[in-house]
Amino acid sequence: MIHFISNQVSLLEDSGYKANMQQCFDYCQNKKVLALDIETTKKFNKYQFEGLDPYTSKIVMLQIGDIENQFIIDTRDTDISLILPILTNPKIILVGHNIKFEYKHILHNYNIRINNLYDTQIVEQILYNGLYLKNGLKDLNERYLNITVDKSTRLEFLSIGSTPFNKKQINYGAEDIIHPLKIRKLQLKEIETTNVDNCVKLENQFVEVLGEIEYKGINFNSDKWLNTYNKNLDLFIEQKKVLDQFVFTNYSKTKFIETQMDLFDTSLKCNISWTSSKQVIELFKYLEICPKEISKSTRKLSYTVNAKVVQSSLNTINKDISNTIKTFIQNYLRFKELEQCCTTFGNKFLKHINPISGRVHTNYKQILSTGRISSSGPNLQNIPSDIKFRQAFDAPDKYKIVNSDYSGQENICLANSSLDPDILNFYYEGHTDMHSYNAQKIYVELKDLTLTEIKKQHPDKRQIAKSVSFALAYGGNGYTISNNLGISAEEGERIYNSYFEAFPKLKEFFDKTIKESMSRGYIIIDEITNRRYYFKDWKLLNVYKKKENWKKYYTIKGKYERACLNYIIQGSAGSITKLAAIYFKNWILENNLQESVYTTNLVHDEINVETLEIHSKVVAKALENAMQKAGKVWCKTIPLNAEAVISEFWGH
DNA sequence: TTTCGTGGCGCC
DNA sequence: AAAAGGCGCCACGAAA
Repeated sequence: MIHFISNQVSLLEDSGYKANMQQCFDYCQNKKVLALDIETTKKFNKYQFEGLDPYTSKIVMLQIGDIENQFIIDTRDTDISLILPILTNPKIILVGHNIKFEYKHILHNYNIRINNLYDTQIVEQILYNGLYLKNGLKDLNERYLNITVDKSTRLEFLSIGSTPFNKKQINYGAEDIIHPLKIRKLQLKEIETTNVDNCVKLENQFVEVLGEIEYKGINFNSDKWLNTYNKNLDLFIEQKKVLDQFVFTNYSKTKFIETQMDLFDTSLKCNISWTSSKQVIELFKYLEICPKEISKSTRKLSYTVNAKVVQSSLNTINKDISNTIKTFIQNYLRFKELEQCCTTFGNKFLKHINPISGRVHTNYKQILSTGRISSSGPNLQNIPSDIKFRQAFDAPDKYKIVNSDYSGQENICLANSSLDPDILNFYYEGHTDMHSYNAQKIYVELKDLTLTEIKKQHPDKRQIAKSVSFALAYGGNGYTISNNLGISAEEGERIYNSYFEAFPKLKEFFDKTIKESMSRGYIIIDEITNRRYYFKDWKLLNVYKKKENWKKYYTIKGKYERACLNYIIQGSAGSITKLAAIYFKNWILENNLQESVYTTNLVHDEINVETLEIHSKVVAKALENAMQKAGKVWCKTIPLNAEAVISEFWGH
């Protein structure tokens, strides 16, 4: 039954029952599970963010209730403070679809933090990870409840202003309470049968963490950022001139130069757009220097201007090319570097500064296929690690940045899950240089050297070991090694074999993981959360096998086998960081520091925090504790450590 | 004019 | 028979 709470009187008779906040409170206060939803509208009509961003939007409707009774509150004319204790009551589960949205808006408007959340969208992503099913509320309504809902009503709220709600809008509001609750009941059964209860708990708690980070945002110093940009831009423009000049001087009679036929100007101009890889390839072909690479999408060998490939071709194949061309290639590589500094990390980045908060608010995607998170609008997980960019994320007045990352997170995870004695031994002996250790295993001649000696005397072999262990952890083989390092297939194979001869239990663990996952049809990413990744085309594998379509069969099989290894490594690491962020958030709340300590960014194995300077030492300690405590849940043999650094800006 | 796929590259 | 994992954003250029 719908209960409409508003000062509007005309709609009361036919759209539900008149109710007031006291009745809403009385009904909701003793419930164990309630659903919560809000509708928002533009607040200012002049900012790009308006409608969804909490700072530039306002809540027009708040819906709360259960399957039997739904209270639809017109927040434009009704004070909801009476029910705020219900929203923060830790004994009441609040259900919503993408409830991070409600978290942010309610924090902004009522300065309270909803908790004990259950997000039907997040749970759906856990239950069907890898199957790429759509997970909007509309899609779940169809899948679980077999009903079609017209979601166009939602858009009406964005520009509703002060117009009274109509019957359709009120019904829509009520449905968004009823449906998630019904879906949850069905999801709970699936959670039980697939044994992912821990994963669901972790992710539902993590919703609050992301809501908090996204809402608070990160401090951003646009002066510092623009200073870097302007320097880069000057260099970029200069570099373009250098490239033009090269063509102009050496290839004036080619198609790369055209005559400019202005009224007053008949000069010659280089017509290559240097930012176009296609056009640069044309020039490279003409110069007979264009390297090739197997395209990731078409899997065919094609021309490329990929910096690494161009660089290595410069070093190896074309020993006979002239110095002029070599210099040109160096200049081109420098140009590309500067290009990205001026585009992706250039002045346009400032559009992400929120007009109200003055800070940068990213959006996280909470569950990727591995269990990691991603960041967008802007992506705060791929800011160049160079200090000249990261210094722009600095501490506000009276604040400090506390930055902590796990040391060797993925390696430690792998050590703990494989329990390979030689890897364990590395840690037991207190070593830290895994690459030198691996080099020793690969090259018999390094047997009697210490790790320090290897690092100093054989940096080349250490570098190879680094690239080898990286490749193998992601499912590469001898072929991969030979391909990457430009060495013979035999040598690649030899390195592959000696690596796994050195770590036989690791090989056993890899083989077992692949075998079990491939026979089940899904990966169990870790034993703590039991997070699953389903192979979407698993059944197709048998079809291709029967048809003897070996190309497709091995392509898919290989992809899945590599995922088996990579996902368990990335995924358990991802979950650890999530739990650490939850612990740290809880610490902030327990100490009532939410107004002076903010988590500002998560970058896979790293947690960034802004804190009032007076708290910085205790915050650094608490952050380390949270991260180490989370590490212990997964890493029971070799501990996973984190070290916090206090500084003026990100990256000290 | 907008949309979309691709190549390329930043991060872990 | 393929051949290192996970992301998001930029510019380009073809298609719509």
